[in-house]
Amino acid sequence: MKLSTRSRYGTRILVDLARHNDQGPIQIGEISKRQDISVKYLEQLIRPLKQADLVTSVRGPKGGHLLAKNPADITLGQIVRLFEGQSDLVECVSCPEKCSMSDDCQVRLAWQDATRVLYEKLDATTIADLIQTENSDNL
Amino acid sequence: MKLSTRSRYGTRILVDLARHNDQGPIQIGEISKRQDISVKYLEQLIRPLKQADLVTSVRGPKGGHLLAKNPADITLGQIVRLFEGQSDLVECVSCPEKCSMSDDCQVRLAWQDATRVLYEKLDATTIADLIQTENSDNL
DNA sequence: ATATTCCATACTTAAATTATATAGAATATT
DNA sequence: AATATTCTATATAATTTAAGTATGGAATAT
Repeated sequence: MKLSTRSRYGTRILVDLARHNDQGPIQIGEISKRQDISVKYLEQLIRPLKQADLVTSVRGPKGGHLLAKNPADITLGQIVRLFEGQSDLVECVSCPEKCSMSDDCQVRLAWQDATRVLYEKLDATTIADLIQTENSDNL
Repeated sequence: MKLSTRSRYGTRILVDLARHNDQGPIQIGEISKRQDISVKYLEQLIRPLKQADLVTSVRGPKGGHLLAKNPADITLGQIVRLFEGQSDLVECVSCPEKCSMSDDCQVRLAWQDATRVLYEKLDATTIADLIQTENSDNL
């Protein structure tokens, strides 16, 4: 039960953008260097972030990427839901028809509760929380 | 971020044993039929349950498996920790040396918190909770 | 016009999960 | 003692998913 690296990298991208929020468009190349993620993989990860309206971009020379929202308005829950295809811990939670025993299954309800609790926590944590006490001077 | 089927099946095995707790040793073949899990896979899943002292077994004809504890003393947290190799949502939580940026990383602490909250919930749910309201007659 | 940058899709590789197969050890019953 | 039954252990195959790379394209500031 591991978080995908997409969710982790996605979060790091947003934290990186938040830290440099006042410096105009940030180029993927810069993020790549700072976060040690390949340019091509970054491009792939930024796309969903744009589609979810968490990031905007400017094309052409001097272009780059910017946060589309206040860091305090972006939660880990949003990010994780975006990158984990099906966000429930167990498939039968949202797709009971996938399991022949779902109808009267207490176990299923337990997984559902656990999923809920987890996302409540993630929803309560914002990007702003993550940049607050961190020293912003490592690049 | 899906729970492995091992954890799910492991839980179902224990629920099945708990339901038939008063019927002497339960054979793997019976569990297989009721839970629709192959005998061979079941054998593989029961081993760790035995090693963790959640299940005991009796060999030979008329042998089978029994819960080693009261259903109220077996939590989902125990089961999930047993079957998910590394139980943290993100590797760097327990192995900071795996990430060059761990030292001063707020994000890591956020994943740690989320992991904690999730397992607190799982630890608060027992097998007894799962068999209570479920009708026990769907053999 | 062109260099720079973001955009989109297809493909490859690697790893983990899931499941099966084979062989062996213990024991109740006869 | 023989044997059928059941659990035990390891190896291996198949499948799926995740992770990452490569190629080519579109937009735009200079």
